[in-house]
Parts: sequence; structure tokens; C-alpha cells
Amino acid sequence: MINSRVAVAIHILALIASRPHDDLPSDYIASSVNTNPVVIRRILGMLRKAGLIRTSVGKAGAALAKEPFQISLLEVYQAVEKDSELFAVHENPNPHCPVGKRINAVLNEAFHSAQSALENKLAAQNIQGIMDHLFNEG
Amino acid sequence: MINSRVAVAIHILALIASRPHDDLPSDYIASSVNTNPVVIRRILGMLRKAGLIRTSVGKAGAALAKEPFQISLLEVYQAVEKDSELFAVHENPNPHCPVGKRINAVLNEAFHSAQSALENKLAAQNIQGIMDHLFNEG
DNA sequence: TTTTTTGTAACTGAATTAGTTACAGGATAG
DNA sequence: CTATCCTGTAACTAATTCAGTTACAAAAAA
Repeated sequence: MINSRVAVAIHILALIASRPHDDLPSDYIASSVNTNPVVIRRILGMLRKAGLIRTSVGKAGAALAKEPFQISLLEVYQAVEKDSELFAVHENPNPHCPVGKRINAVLNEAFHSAQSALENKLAAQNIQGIMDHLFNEG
Repeated sequence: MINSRVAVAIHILALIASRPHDDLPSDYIASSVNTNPVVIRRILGMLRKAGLIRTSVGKAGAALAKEPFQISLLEVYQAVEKDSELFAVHENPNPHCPVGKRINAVLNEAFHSAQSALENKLAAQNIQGIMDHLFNEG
């Protein structure tokens, strides 16, 4: 299962986007997510390094670096999940076996098409869309 | 990253499919995968419980329970990965926060569309296709 | 100057993973 | 028949990842 940092990161960004005029401290965000403030600051750090938000040391609040509709869920996913491969492949299959010799090339191709489909769906969604679902529906 | 059992399971099935008249012991399969025979037998057990292969206690060899083209990579994936949710979501976001109150419903929807895209791509591929790539191309 | 806050290091415990040893008991070969 | 081969499974290990936590230096704000 993919870790919950992606979910928390989207939660954080939606919260910031929904309160653009407030400087939300990590303690406040943590109480919305229901976790420890350090967990929030760690994820804020990843989002900052990915260029999605701006923060200031010692000063409460984070600001989105782009408009909510310009922040795709794929960017968020890749900000908090540095491993670019979704599927693990076993190392060093037997090169003297006709299957082992080529299995990794074939698996990589098969897995890549699935991973791309996933990423395309994430790329097609953004923080504004999350906001719309949070506040304008149901 | 999704564990390597999926990759190993596909390797195993392709190997069995490519040698339908041989009874391959787990030691032999293990030497192709380059791991321990118990790792192979564990995965064979999962594939058997999923109805993809048949084995006999004490007797070498596993037989596919269906034709290679009828075994999709999605079935293999689900055989060795019992967790049906791809993305983790943080538990108990704050119900008193307008974002926390609804974030999980929105996240589940967003993640589900991505997961479905992945699963559809896996469902569209099967062991015969893996064999074709292994032996009829490149 | 006192308080608040960030950023980050360091540690913890839980969970997962792949690999390993061990062995009971079924199947097979001589 | 019996010695060997093999499966299925339990149990243990070491490595890794994860979320949560404590601690604290340094920046910002009250």
C-alpha cells in the first residue's frame, strides 16, 4: 500500500487553499489531520522542495506557490514519494534461463504501462478539483 | 513500492507456461528467479489459493489451472497482494474541521479512479502476452 | 525579552518484506 | 520396502519503511 503521506499532503494543500488569508501553524494543520505537528512539517518540507508551497522559518503559515488548479495530484504524489518505480522487480534473475534472461525487460514494460495509466489519472486531477468536491458537492 | 511478489509470481507462471510438459520443482524455479525455494513455494501457495495453478503435496510441478491467455496480470496481482486498497488514507481526520470532515470521502474517490486505471491496464495483460514478449520479440 | 514557530535530527515501535532453517508427511524410484 | 525427493508450512531473522515522538537551534513576532 502506498503510504499515507500522499493523502496527508493533499489534505494539507486543500486546507491551505481553503484559507488563503490565514497563516496556519503546523499545530493547527496537525489537529485537522489528527497527527503530530512534526509529521506535518516533514511533509511541508517535501512540498516546499518540490516547489509547491513557500514557507518561512519561524513564521507560521505556508502559501501555495501556484494556483490550486495548477497543482496536480501527480505532482503531490511525486513530491512525497521519491521512488519513481511503482512495482518492485526481483534482482538478478538467472541469465542462463530463457525466462530469467528476459523477464525483467518484459516486466518493466508491463508494469510501466500500468503505472503510466495511474499517473495519468493523478495528473488529470488537481487541488482545485479536491476543493470543489470538498465544498461544492454532496 | 509494490512488493516483488507480483514480479516473481509472473515469472513463475511464465516459466510453468513455457514448460507445460515438465514438472518443475520449487528448487528449479528458485534458481531461475534467483531466490530461496521457500519463497517460491509461498507464492505458489498464494497462486493455488487464488485458483490460478494446481499443485500436489510431495510431487514436483505445478500446472496452470487455465490457459495462459486467461490469466490476467490483475488476477496475479490480486493473488499475491491481498490488500485491495492501493493508497493509504490517514485515519480519523478532525470531524470538526470543514476539510477534515470530508477529506477521506474525497480522497477515496480521487484515489479510486487512479487505482481503477492501474487495474484496468493489468487486467488487459495476461501470461500469454508475457510469453509472447519473452519469446517472440526482440 | 518572552513567546511562538519552523526546520531538522534522532530515536522509537509497529509493520512488512525477503530470506532462511527446520520438519512432517506425501510421492516416487530403485 | 525404504531411501530419496519434494511440498507445505511454521518459525525465526535482518533489513527497511513508516508514523509518531522528543528535543532543540534559530528565526519571527508579540
